[in-house]
Amino acid sequence: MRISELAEAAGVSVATVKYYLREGLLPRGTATGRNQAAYDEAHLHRLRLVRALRDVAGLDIRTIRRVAEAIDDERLSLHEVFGVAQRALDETDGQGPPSSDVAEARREVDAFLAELGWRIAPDAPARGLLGDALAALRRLGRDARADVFRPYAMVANEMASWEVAAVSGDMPRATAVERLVVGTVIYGAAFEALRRLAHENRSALVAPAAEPTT
Amino acid sequence: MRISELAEAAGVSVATVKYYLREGLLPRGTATGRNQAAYDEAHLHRLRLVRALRDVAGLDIRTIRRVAEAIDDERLSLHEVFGVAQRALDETDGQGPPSSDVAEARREVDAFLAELGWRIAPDAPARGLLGDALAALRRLGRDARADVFRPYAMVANEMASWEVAAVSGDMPRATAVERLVVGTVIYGAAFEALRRLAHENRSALVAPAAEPTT
DNA sequence: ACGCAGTAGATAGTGCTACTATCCACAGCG
DNA sequence: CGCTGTGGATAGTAGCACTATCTACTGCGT
Repeated sequence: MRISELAEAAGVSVATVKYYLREGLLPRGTATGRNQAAYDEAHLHRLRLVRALRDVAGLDIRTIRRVAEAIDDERLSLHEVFGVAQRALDETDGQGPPSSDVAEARREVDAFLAELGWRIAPDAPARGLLGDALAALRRLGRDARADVFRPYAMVANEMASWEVAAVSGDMPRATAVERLVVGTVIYGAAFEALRRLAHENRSALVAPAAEPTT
Repeated sequence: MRISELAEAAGVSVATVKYYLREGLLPRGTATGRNQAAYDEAHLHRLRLVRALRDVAGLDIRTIRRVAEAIDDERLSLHEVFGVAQRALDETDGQGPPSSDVAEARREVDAFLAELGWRIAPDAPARGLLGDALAALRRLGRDARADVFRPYAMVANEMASWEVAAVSGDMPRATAVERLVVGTVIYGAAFEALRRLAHENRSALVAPAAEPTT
């Protein structure tokens, strides 16, 4: 198909498709002339993936490119793609050296994770994010320790087991890797929405009965 | 304290504090002269909240202002603050009319939520987000139905019950409301990090044993 | 055979966000 | 008395995700 058909099918403008081509989010089509190229179903699928990652999960273009590169890199195993994707998703833009309370919180988080017995790379960026969250709680006056996260960790571990189980089969690598990324990112966004809905639900249950319009 | 002390204590520049004052994220200090104002612990706390919401949860300034206004509005009950916060968090920037597959997905999500028996406002923006996620899954070639979210909904409901229970006590409104917001937003970010860490852990468990460095 | 919509590729411009810098008149303080 | 700091205002900046425009060309319908 031509570029305009590709754009139309994915619901974006031709200019946007060109932009994605420039930025390496989308591989170029096979040239059929000096100014003509053909795109196929794989391009359409990739384009839809890019839009889902942008619109549903809110990822930025640089992150999407890194994730796409990990998906395309045939040398990476499923587990390695996980690692790359995680590092891509967690923009590791820590500029200065962390202040002492953040450093302390991160240390406690590391100890907590070790106690859980989880197998996590020492440089996984999500460690830092969790430490930052703990430090933020303390700055806001809560005397939280790292194990306030324990129930959340149990739940997260269960959810992760579903998603890994849904993928670690005998399907071809490309399929498996894509399911993995989509599962992580799109289901993550879906869960965030469900969490808000559940909050509203539980909050309604304990709220005093709505006042009869005075 | 003076503005420079306030800025120092929160780890931001004086210019940034002025910016937040302009934007209404931070109430002005009490004037002690034509060009002098005093800030207190409440200002420092609010400033830390703003930074936590920005740095840890990644909220934008407009959202933070809306959340802060809901916190400060004494007329709002706990449950109402939840509603306001939720609507503030989910930037409802849907421009055009949704395409037919999105509309269909949203309808199915509504039916699913009704089946769960959750009490949720009909206009809760998170409904749309969940529908968008479902539509995205389908566009990517999965034949998902709304009840693929069921296990996630169960988990979300349990987590929400913890957070609501931690707040619906006899504490003063200001304290309760702030705990609520912080719980929703900061724990949400923490959970996201934990989910990634758990993914890495579960993925390591099924990965083929690491090759001995060749 | 002709002309025009469509195309590849490049470069420049736009709108938005979250600051950041500069300026002013003044004021506290050593 | 001067100099750093202040409140308040206005203007500028960097980064992002497009979007618009331009050039040179070309497939395709008539």
